[in-house]
Amino acid sequence: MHWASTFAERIIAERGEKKEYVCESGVTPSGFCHIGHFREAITTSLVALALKDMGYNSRHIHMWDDYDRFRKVPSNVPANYSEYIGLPDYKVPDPEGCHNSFADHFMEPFEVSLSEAGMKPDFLRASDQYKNGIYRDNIKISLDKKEKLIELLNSQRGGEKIAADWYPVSVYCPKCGKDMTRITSFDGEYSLSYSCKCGFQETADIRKANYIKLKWRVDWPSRWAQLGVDYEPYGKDHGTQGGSADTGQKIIQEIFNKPPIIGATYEFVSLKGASGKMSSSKGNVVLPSDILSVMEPDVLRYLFVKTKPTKELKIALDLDFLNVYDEFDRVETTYFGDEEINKREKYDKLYEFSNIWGYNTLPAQPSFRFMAVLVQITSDVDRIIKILKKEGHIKSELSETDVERIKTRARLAANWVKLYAPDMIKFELLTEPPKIELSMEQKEALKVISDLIQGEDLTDVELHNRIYEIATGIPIEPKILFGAIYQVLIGKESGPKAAAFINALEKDFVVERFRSY
RNA sequence: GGGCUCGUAGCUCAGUCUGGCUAGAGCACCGGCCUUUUAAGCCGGGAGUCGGGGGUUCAAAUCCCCUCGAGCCCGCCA
Repeated sequence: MHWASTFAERIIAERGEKKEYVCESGVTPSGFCHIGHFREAITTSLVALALKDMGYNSRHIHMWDDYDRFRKVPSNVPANYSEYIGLPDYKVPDPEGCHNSFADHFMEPFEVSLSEAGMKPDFLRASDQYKNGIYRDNIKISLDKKEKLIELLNSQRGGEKIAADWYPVSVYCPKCGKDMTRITSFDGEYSLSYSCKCGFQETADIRKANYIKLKWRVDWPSRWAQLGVDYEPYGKDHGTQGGSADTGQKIIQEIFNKPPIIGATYEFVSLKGASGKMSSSKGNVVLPSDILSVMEPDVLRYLFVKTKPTKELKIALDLDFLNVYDEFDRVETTYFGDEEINKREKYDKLYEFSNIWGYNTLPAQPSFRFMAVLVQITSDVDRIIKILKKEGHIKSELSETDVERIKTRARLAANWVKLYAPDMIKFELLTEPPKIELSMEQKEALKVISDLIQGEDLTDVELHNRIYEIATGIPIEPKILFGAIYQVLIGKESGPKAAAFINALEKDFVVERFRSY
């Protein structure tokens, strides 16, 4: 059974039958939302999908923690932003001025990527929720049970204990907007007194003040309780024992009197070859949009669908990238093919959970590997399609979706070659014959090949075989002959599989080039 | 110090929850396919003490205990 379905079963079993199950993901938009945050969202989305797959209603909510305080200035932001420290993220201005706020600046591109990857969660903002007073009751409860909270949190804490004058809430000063406030007393009813560094002080009525926020450890379970969250995954930094997920589960039960949620720890995501945790300050963040610029969204989904959350996921952008694509195509073929039942069942959810286009027949599968060659020959999609047909990669009748996919892959392959392909597979067709000296045998062989291809159309295999025959006839070492072919075409000692490569090129161009020596 | 995850073929991993036929896949490798496939061929093949030890069981990669190794997390960074 697929891991997402296993979670779905557990949710139903432990939380009971419900009209609708709520699966939550959440991110603090205090910097770029990277591919690790993407895992948070897609892990949630897939479990919600698995619930639907089993015939239940589910909702994926994504919480933007834009009410968290602006804690430190990220490295890519002007240093004078230190003046905003203490404000909630949604009130900090966008350093580039293109969005309403600092938070929006990072939220918007992430939402776009989620959408491209087939996810449409309900996006909620913590700032809105607090402003609307959704957590007012929980604030009251938390203040009333302050001693119990301190006791509970202290029992989980190794080092320094929480002091008795601790409060489970912080106050964003209504005058300066920052949380540089110190709570001085709570009367046990509704009056909370505090003073701010800016000089402002008051006794606020917690039934009316909409600038009081629960502290993180309490905020999280409060939200679970309030929104009826059934499931939420979290990164392993939160999942550690005594961590916020752990104390959250205790708090929701002992303070808010609700059952624990189904939690799940997931491993980190990184680029193959990279090490360490991603962080914007280290400058090693990989954004979902980075991956989506070279990989189709269903293939990206496939990576997360097939990798259990507890497994570290290393995304390869080097040559292994091509293998992932091949693998995806195989899974797709198997899904639509008449393979033996067993194998199909195994692959079914893998593909179903990845496929966001709703394909119901096998779409065209232009090999990404070959596309990486073609896009270096031409940027003309029609010509690429012509070559793909001629080379037998795709059938002659194409649907609109087939053409769309080919266009997409061509665009992505071009990006991949430009951004990530190793030098070995990069080449450039030489517009003029390079000034090089070839041996008599090489010249002769090129001439014979040019005569051959001018005379008739050969398949890759035929041409390939003939090249070897020619080499034997001259005679010339195949290796030396291939060297000549690549040298005169792309100025390198090696290149794409010769026969398919030659067949993909304009015939006249090749003939003329081979004869110019 | 506390905790989590992982350790299965050369490499990347399935399989472990619900113990059961000769432990699988992809890649790599080797061999053959017309003396021949540089970055899309085809067919076949070898290969694993399932980290180690002990226990439970008719039966263990799978469950329990111990142990070794690797990686990672630990007061609002997924």
